Amino acid sequence: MVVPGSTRERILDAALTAFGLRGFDSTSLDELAAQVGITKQAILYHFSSKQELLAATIELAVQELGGALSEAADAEARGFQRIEDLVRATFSLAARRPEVLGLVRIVSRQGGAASSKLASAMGFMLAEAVKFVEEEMSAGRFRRLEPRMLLLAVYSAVVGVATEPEVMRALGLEPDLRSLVRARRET
Amino acid sequence: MVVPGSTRERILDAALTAFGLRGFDSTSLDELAAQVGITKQAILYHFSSKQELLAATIELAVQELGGALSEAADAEARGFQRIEDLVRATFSLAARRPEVLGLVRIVSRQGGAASSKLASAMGFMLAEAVKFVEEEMSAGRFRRLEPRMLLLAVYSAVVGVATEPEVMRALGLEPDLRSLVRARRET
DNA sequence: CAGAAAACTTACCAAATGGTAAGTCTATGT
DNA sequence: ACATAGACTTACCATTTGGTAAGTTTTCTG
Repeated sequence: MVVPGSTRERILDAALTAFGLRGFDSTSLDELAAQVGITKQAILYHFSSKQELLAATIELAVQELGGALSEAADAEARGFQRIEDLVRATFSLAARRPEVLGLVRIVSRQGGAASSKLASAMGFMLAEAVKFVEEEMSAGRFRRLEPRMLLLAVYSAVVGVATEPEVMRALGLEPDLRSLVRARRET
Repeated sequence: MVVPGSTRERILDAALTAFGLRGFDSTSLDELAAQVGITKQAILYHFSSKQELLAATIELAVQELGGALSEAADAEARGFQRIEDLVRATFSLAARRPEVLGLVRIVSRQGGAASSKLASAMGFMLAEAVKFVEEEMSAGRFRRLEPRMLLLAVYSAVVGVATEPEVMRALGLEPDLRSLVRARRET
């Protein structure tokens, strides 16, 4: 995929992919720079440190995730259909850009300042989702479970499916878009 | 937790924890050595390279995982109860030693030689699980789904719940043993 | 007890990494 | 035409990293 945009955008894009798929510590600035076709110092010109690059990358990922979800959320669908839409949107994003969810996972494990930033950024989304699931449960449309635990399980399953191609291969599955869509159907 | 055993065992134990919770690249040999109370070169005396230490650590993790699962597997329980037992065993391990499943995840993402070793080590377990789930489906005890996809989702959910305390905290949950057990019940 | 092997430690080292300083090139506004 | 600022690059640098070489202490064994 050729990314024409500005240098800053290309750096962010490469960083999102690398951080999301390979990890933060495992990605060096030199490596990243070579991928974009510039020098490491050019990166440090746009972002004063690696940590700040991570912060900006997180912001981008949150934007993309939020965008993908809100697109599906503001439909006037109700009840089960709406959850279906949300799950579909998540899987779609996971299939097209697994690095976005991968970054979320990596950062959430890393802890620290970056993590809390992401946590607060996703906070309202999560809170809304929890509220929604609770409503659906009181309405009797779902079994009565601990809603947050349910969400956590769903989140883990989606992110896991999206970010573990090796495991899929070990299971004898091809980690392509079609099987992901099929998996979504079966959820 | 004080680990008296031999130096080699203490190194392996510390490596399993560090690799599983913080990642392979993010853990330096010096750091590891300081934790054990020896020098980095003592580690390199027992394990000729960091990669080999990882390999040995993986072996240990596979042993622990296999042990925990086979304990629950050779019960004469049938059908749903047996799956229940397996899931319970996995969650129990996840609660007591999250680093074991964390290592599995980390390695499976890392790919390469270490990954394929783990994959083949877990291969028979996975194959058996797939076969079992298929049987249960033909017997009509489960809904008819793609069995491997179901397994992947379950695996992801379990590993995810086990290895993402930050996310749990973001959801306002305490990542302790009790809530994990509760989560298991609700699955 | 001698001595050899095992289990380390102290000294290094080359490469990689994040980051700084200073220079170059190019566009742009005056 | 020219200074100024933006967008870089070339040169360095200190620290960290995995790893080697050579010594030192401990433990086992004949």
